[in-house]
Amino acid sequence: MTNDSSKNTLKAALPRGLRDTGHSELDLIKNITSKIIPVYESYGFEELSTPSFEYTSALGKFLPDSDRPNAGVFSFQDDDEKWLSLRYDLTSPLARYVAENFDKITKPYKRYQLGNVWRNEKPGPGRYREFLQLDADIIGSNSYGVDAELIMLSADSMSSLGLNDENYNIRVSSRKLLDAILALVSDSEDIDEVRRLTILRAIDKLDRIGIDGVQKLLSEGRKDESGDYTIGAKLQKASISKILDFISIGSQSRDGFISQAIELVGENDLGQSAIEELRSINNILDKLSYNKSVVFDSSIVRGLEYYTGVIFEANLVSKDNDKNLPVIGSVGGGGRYDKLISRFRKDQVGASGFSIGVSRLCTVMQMMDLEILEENIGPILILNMDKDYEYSYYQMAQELRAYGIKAEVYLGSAGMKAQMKYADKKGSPLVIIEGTVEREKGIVTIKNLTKGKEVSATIGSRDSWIKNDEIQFEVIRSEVVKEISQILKKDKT
RNA sequence: GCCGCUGUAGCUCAGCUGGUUAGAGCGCCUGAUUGUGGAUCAGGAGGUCCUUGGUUCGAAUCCAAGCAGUGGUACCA
Repeated sequence: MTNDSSKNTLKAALPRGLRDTGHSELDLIKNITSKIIPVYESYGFEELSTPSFEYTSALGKFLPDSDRPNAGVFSFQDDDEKWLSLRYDLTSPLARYVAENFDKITKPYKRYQLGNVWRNEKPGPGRYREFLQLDADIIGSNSYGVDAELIMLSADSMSSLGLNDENYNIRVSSRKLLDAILALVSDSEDIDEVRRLTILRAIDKLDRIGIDGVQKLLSEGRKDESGDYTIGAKLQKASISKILDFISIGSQSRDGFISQAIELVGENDLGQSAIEELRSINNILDKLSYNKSVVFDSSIVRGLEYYTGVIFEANLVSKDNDKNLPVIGSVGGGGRYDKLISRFRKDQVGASGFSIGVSRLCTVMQMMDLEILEENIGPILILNMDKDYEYSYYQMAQELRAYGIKAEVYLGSAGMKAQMKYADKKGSPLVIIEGTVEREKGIVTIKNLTKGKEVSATIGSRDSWIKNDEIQFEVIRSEVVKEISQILKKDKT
């Protein structure tokens, strides 16, 4: 019979691309957001929360059709047959919210939002179908100051995590500038929307496939390592070299970028206005001493469609990479999206925003092995030695907690050895022992597990651990809290 | 979505061209040490060999499909 019942057991499993998050990553997330959010608030951003799903039509132009009802988004039908979708970013719900409450909102509206988003795409390492984003957006202003502010905000956010110029950079470009270059190209040939996207995608891939690869994608096409062939934009030679000239400005000092871009853009109006914006932003950044951390970079493209002006990306870079190229990748990005709210309203509303991929940022910071985020210390464990005096253990725990020190009493009556193992696994720094021996003397024994671990490699016999009075010592019962808080303070430094 | 690779103990993996009771390291449990975690020593538990079907006297091994992970590519509002 036991065999039969095991057959009927449900297999415990999570769907593809989803995962559970354990306490150590949750601690890290808490740690990171508790540093970035105050930065947002210091700039005057207010928090907003919106539901996890909405009408599909409100989220974007992707209405599920019968062939592919879930392409990219998770969708389902309500009982009135209307399509609903889980949000795939925090920007579209914001656009809906602003449009719906337009007259109540004080503009420019500065909002931040922390929340999960869902994407129905192929998952990969560090790419999940559910992940946490932290967004800051400013709605209702066309001023370049908005973009400058968001760039500074993103730089300040990275700094708040203890990262410096060598660990991160913000790379800035302009969609308008890209369009100006394309406009110059289209003087000699027809650039329709399909071709435009092909060109933008090609530029976006510079990091991965290099300038040769981009060139191939701008001309006939490119065969990749897997044998797949991607059809190119089939541009004329002169057009290709114009675009390649722009790309090869590359990532560099903001002044250098501007002076080179001016030459390429010439008299083009769109280009002139793009340069004017970048110049104004540069001015502010200069005056406020944002130097090495913010660069202008002609290969930044960011997603597609939706952006209309300044665009930027935050990257963490590896220390041993002197070229300052991002080897680890983008942890956030943003830009101006002036047309998004016009889906809901006739008039155009200026908007610009910045989004941090929190889960991504966590993994990347862990990969970089930055000793910026302090490790979480476990609770102090009070051993459960004597049932008759259990209350005394709870008293000690209460005293410690009142001092803001994490403490727990061992639950149950396992042997001392098992209790010590429990303390070890929970990451307890200290253990408090109050058995009959101690109680009769009015003392407790404190064992320092952290110290013990340090010297464990060099110590042979068991007796010498216990006799080492740095590892284990006695304290008068009434001095426990004072003593422990001192040890914790000392161990921290 | 397309192409490739991988899937064996809790973890990392070994298992030659099909052939007896499927192995190692780490971890886990027990004891040496009934009031002491981490070192050392001795012992022990633990496996639908991803799933389903096929080929075969015989499959962890070969074949097919599915699932999951991974690399590349496409897409990413």
